[in-house]
Amino acid sequence: MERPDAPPDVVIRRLPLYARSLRYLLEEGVHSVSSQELGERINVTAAQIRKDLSYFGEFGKQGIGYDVEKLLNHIDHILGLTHHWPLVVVGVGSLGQAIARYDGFQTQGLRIVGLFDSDPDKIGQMVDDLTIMDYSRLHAVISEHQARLAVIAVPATRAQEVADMLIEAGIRAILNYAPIILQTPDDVWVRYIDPVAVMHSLTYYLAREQGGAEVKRR
Amino acid sequence: MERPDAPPDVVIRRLPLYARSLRYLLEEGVHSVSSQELGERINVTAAQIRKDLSYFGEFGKQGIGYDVEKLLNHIDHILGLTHHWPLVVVGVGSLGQAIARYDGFQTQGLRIVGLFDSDPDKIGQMVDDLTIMDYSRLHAVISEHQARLAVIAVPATRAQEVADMLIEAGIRAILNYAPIILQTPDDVWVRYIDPVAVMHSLTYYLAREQGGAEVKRR
DNA sequence: GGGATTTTGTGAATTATAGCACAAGGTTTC
DNA sequence: GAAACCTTGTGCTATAATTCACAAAATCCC
Ligand SMILES: NC(=O)c1ccc[n+]([C@@H]2O[C@H](COP(=O)([O-])OP(=O)(O)OC[C@H]3O[C@@H](n4cnc5c(N)ncnc54)[C@H](O)[C@@H]3O)[C@@H](O)[C@H]2O)c1
Ligand SMILES: NC(=O)c1ccc[n+]([C@@H]2O[C@H](COP(=O)([O-])OP(=O)(O)OC[C@H]3O[C@@H](n4cnc5c(N)ncnc54)[C@H](O)[C@@H]3O)[C@@H](O)[C@H]2O)c1
Repeated sequence: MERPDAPPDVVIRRLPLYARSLRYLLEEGVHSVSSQELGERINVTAAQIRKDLSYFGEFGKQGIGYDVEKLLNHIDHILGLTHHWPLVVVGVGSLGQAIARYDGFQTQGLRIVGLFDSDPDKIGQMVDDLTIMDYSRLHAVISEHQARLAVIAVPATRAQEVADMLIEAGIRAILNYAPIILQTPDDVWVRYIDPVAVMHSLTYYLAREQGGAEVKRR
Repeated sequence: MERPDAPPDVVIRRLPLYARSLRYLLEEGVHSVSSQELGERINVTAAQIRKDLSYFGEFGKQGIGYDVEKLLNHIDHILGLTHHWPLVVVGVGSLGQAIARYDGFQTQGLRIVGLFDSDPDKIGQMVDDLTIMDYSRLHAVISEHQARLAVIAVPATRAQEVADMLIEAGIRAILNYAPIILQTPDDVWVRYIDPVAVMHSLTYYLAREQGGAEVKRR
């Protein structure tokens, strides 16, 4: 009775997009937006936005739309972005470095509290203001900062063992860049970023487009 | 009548995962695999794998399963991975460099034929064996190599104009790392990689897990 | 103040996706 | 060679996600 229906994961994955678009609108000095207008910016139907938001409450005004700042605050609350989330990055190769230097994390409610690598030559090096550390410090750093988020950016062959260690150390959600599916306990969340797989899904359509009439869907 | 049902995009997006898993199996020297076994490796149900493949033909043997190499070849054909696809990368900052250096593209049917940046200091620099080029060469390079794939790794504020230029130059599919939704013609495919949005969907669940019993879905 | 206009929130309808379950066909065992 | 076993491909069913469409506010305009 208390929670009639947990919002589906598809909805949760769209909320950050709404939030980001609202942030841009706020920067542009826009104070009010309709589901229609918001939808056009991010290629989502107005009905979908309204339905999604309705899982969490009523944030709009009929005839008017949504107050940009208020709606953004609501979504940030829903997503838990009222404070910064500590996270660790394992694997500081070229991708790990790009992630470490990326200010998009720091400015959006995420704070990297540890960089880890297994290469003795890398340990002790700095990336911006962070020192690359040895595994021996993993447990301590995660405990100290109460980190529950991690990014894996090691070679695919090492990703599973790294995941096991992270989970052992208290990590509960992982963003995995290594091109391999991780086996994890049910109470650990894993998401994947896999540009090659994305590219391969695109080559499918390009290969088919050569001559005929094509219809695009999503 | 000719094409009874175009395979849905969800299916197309799973095929590269099947292909990759089959590649790993091949490396491990495994010759035959059932939908059950394959599914366990990549957390997909056996029925789903069989259903997905059935859009394209019958590749298995009852009682046995699938010949790993044969199925891989079939999927590679379906995805158009029988030859290398030329692609250009625009924006060679820390992320663009990680992409340029990443051998995962080169070894998986993709070939970077051009790196472009607007920063005069960067133009002329080399990343591995590729030279960072000026926009003036964009059209020529895309035409010369018949590239139809592009990666955008410029700041969000520049991404739309870059996309417009790429499309103008003949690009038909874009992988966009910039955190902004692109407006493009209907015959251009766009996919997004957005680690911050992914992280924010994870903080949602972490924020909720604090004390209560939680149920995980997907 | 009232009629025209806008836009929300949401049940109901529709469409899309996933899973079940089983006949058919193949292998293994003895 | 026949019984036991395994696994595919798929029609059907079940579940999930999206879209429709409209009553209910809220505003605007004269
Ligand atoms: N570079 C990209 O654009 C890109 C894109 C998508 C995915 N990926 C994937 O991300 C991962 C990293 O890619 P990269 O290009 O940075 O590779 P890289 O080789 O440059 O870096 C890998 C790093 O991981 C470290 N490492 C290896 N084993 C480790 C272990 N057990 N524990 C901790 N650190 C370990 C290495 O010392 C190295 O610093 C790979 O799995 C790759 O497939 C890379
Ligand atoms: N670094 C990451 O891990 C990461 C992850 C996800 C997304 N992103 C996004 O990817 C993009 C690039 O990130 P980054 O960290 O490499 O940033 P960066 O600032 O290091 O690099 C951006 C590069 O784009 C170039 N550039 C700017 N305007 C351009 C234009 N009009 N045409 C061509 N080149 C142009 C700049 O000269 C620079 O070299 C950003 O949108 C960022 O939000 C980065």
